[in-house]
Amino acid sequence: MRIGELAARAGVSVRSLRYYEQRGLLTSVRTPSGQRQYTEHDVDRVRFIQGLYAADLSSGTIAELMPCRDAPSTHNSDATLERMARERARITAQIDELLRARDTLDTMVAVARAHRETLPHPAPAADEPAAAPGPVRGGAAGEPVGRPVVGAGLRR
Amino acid sequence: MRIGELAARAGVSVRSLRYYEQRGLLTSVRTPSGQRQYTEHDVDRVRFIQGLYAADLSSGTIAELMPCRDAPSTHNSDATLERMARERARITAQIDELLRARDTLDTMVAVARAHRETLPHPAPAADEPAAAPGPVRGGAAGEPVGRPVVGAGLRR
DNA sequence: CTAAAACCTGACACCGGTGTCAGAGGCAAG
DNA sequence: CTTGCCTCTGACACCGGTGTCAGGTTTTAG
Repeated sequence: MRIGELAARAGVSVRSLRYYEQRGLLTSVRTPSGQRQYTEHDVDRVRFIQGLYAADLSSGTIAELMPCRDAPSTHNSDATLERMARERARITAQIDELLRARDTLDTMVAVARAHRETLPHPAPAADEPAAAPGPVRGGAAGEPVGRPVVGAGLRR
Repeated sequence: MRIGELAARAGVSVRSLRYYEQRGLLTSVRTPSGQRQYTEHDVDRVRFIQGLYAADLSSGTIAELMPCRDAPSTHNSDATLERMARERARITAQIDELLRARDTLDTMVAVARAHRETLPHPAPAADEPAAAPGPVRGGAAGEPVGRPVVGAGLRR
């Protein structure tokens, strides 16, 4: 398939695919006229790349890890294993930070809600039908925030 | 205290503090000569800001949330509450992506380890004293990766 | 008083992944 | 052949938080 189709299949932009190739994350066979030709296999590969990008791995790091994915038997140097371990630690630390930030937000929401109950009519906000002031209701948008206040921890 | 001390106390650079002020996240009282003057309170405030930065909230979003932290009783508009809910959802989604990426890394590590056992001497790597090939050894760096293979889930 | 250290403002650079534009060439359908 | 879409390369812009430098003022220690 050509680059446009791969982009659509993998859910990325054409620009990104060319960039991945330039960075050595992705290779392509060229037709005589110079157009890139991809296989089904490359769809998975691009998704794999995206998954690591989502975890903030740099293109360089991903490039180092790719051969280990493609041919585990020939590429698993100590350096690469150690890089994986380091990235893993970084990811875990980041998860912790995200959990803390989420708890912070939850606390702020809970406080704001409490104030709404205390002062029922500071700004009625012509928006939703005012959500029964009695029992605390679910979130206004997205996940049900509930009333986690502080100990939300590893929930979900 | 002056800006240098605040920076040291909060663990950020002086440059960042000036930037926060420029973005409206932080205010300062100025001495007659123009030097910024901070209070103990500001240490917590900067740490709060850092916590949200760590979760990839933009300075604009943080700026919108700050008054809600400082004076919950007067600032808790529907728009702000909704923004909090949206950020919360984003954070949760990001946590999921990190967890997936971490599992991916774990799987790769496990596969690489398996290959090491299968082929004990493919490339002795003149690096470390070859780490007893028998029982699987702990991680070379960082968290003990163990052998999670696939179902690592919410372990931490 | 003097010298060092800290502070001030303003400006420019960087990073990395992506968007976007320009100009040229390829390819399939009418 | 022509038309329209896709692709090619190369280049520049952007974003946001931070580093860093320059040139000048303030504070503090000796």
